[in-house]
Amino acid sequence: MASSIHDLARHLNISIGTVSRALNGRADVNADTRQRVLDAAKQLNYSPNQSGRSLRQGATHSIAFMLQPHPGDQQYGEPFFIPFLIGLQGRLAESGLDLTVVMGAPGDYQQERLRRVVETRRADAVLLAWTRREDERIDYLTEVGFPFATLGRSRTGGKAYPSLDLDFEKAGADAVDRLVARGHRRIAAIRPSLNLNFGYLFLDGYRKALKRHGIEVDPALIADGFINEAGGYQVTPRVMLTKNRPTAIIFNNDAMALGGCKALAEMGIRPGHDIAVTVIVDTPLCRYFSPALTAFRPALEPMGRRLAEMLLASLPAFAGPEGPRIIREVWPLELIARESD
Amino acid sequence: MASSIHDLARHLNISIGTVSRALNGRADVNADTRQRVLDAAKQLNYSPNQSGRSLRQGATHSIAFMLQPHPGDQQYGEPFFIPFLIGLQGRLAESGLDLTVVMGAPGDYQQERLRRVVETRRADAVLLAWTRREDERIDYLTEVGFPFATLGRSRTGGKAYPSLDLDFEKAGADAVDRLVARGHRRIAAIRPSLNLNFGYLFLDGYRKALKRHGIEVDPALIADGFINEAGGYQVTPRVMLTKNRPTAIIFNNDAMALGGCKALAEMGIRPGHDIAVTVIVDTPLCRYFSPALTAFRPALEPMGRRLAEMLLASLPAFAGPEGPRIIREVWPLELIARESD
DNA sequence: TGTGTTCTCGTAAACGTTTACGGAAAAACG
DNA sequence: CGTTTTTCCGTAAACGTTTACGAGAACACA
Repeated sequence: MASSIHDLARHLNISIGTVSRALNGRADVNADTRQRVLDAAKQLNYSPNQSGRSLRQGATHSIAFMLQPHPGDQQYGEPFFIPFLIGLQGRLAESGLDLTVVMGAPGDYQQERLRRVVETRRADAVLLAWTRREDERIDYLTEVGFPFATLGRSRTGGKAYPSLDLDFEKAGADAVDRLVARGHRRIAAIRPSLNLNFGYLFLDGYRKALKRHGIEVDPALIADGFINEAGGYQVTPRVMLTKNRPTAIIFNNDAMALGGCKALAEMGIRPGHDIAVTVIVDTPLCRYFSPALTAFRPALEPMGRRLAEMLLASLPAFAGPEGPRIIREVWPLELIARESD
Repeated sequence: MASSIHDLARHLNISIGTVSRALNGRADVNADTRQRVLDAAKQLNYSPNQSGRSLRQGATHSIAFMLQPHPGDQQYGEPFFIPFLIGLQGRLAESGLDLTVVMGAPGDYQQERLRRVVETRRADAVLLAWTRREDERIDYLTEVGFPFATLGRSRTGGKAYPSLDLDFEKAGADAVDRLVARGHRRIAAIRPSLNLNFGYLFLDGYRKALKRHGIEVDPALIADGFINEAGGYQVTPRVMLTKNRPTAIIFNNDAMALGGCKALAEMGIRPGHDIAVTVIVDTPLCRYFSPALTAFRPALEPMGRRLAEMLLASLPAFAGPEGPRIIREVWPLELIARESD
């Protein structure tokens, strides 16, 4: 069934060494011989056994993507990641790499899973999704010298590693700018309570923009909540019950925004009429919600492609002739104006 | 860094054979020796090299999940699959298996991808998502004798294979029953045009239920469209412009329903008031749409777990002592009544 | 004591590759 | 024609496991 390099060698009456060299495009093999090997390979339907290659080369030809579902996410489904995965897997496949997805149980920090992946050498590199401000996974990986890249930046790690992030700071500032231009002065900000780094970036942008407009930052208008619908539902009333009600809310997460809107509806407050609502990361949910939520949209599929590319560029085995490079990029979010502000 | 079985052997002054047997729990090793090996393994932080095991055993310890993004799906994101993946990966991990996801480019039938996975022996088995009525992937896999299981049934394949499907037929019938009970007689059905099997099952249920109620099946009320929002948008007017307008539409897909509702809105027809709308597979989008769409909900995460389990049960290496079994299951969809009907 | 059985372990081959090394043949050069 | 270089290929080791086989030691039994 599966023909090996030995079958080819026997069939052509040459040695397996020559077959291997021919297949791998090495210089020291006669052009004619190479062609015969290639033909035979096609004819016998040969394709190399991955385990054999991996063992010999000490490389698994696969990349592990550590996806961390947020708690309570079963029903919600992280619409973020499928387009991202499409880009990621597509680019990796072009370089002959598999994509292994590893999902921690919702809630745990997947440090244990990560160790297992690294120690059993199940992947040549890992990709971390949504870094935290201080991220022990990054510490661990740099410590053991395992190659990785991250979706999102982090304060952790003296050593450089490739990372692709969204410009949450600018999005936060843009959101404020837009609301101020529309006459708002009391603007609330709601973000996830886990120490996800993008929450901090968002808040930085929010604060800076307010100051730039000469508006004092009111701590009562800033709230953290669980990063899901229940979190938004729970925390939104807190900012609404301050003595000076905000006239606008910026949510740092779509699920929280949906929960927040539910809370607003129960208070008889209508987004788009009585209050302006802006969401920092757009998902299809924002578009179909009523009123449709104004949101900042990432280019998910290209991001997946690009992060794969950046990771590859950092690996000696895949880097170009100039050698491995550490690339870090921050991508813009595009404002999609809809009805909620 | 990575300690091998040789390191353990040298450290304990025994042979690698004994170490391996001790680690793998074989009977022919002294209890005391085994304990010493286990201790040393922990102390030296040993974990077996996967490539080595794979090569020797002819098994990769990983399962490939073939996910087929529908065309035009970049923005939409298949919210279906993340919870499903959580269940799937969770169960596989419990048996020490990796999950490799392979996504074809949207639109292609991924036959080529599948061949590659099989021929390079990159996985011990594959999981097919959303079978078609006649599915060449199933033909291929049975022909080459490669283990697999499917999400969804198919007419293809004399040989048995594990499959987990949703009861689209019953859901279609239930949807009709409910609408008839509410006074509807002219009920349209809109389903995807690809020969996805669930589209046929749905239509079977729809037809049978209509007949049971003594309602003639009107072909003008049945339409196929592209399985995305644009498809629903495009095809919905077709059923609405028949001389006897339907008073209800059942959509076989959430994205098509959303596109359909857009078309309805442009015609001034309001779901929940002027027309009843039911969706067969619920996603978060249905819940947040306005009006919230009545839909039939699957138990995604348990489905993922269960399908993993069924696949494992069919593999000799993982089946219980009674030997491998082929399990086929059809799971119910739960009606979530909302505002649109 | 002799024979057979059971326990325990070491030896070595095998899985399918890649690659360092060396050597024979061919080509180039004087 | 002799010497050097180049071209091409075979040999064999190595990657880290698992496992069939056999052998020595301990034990049981008559």
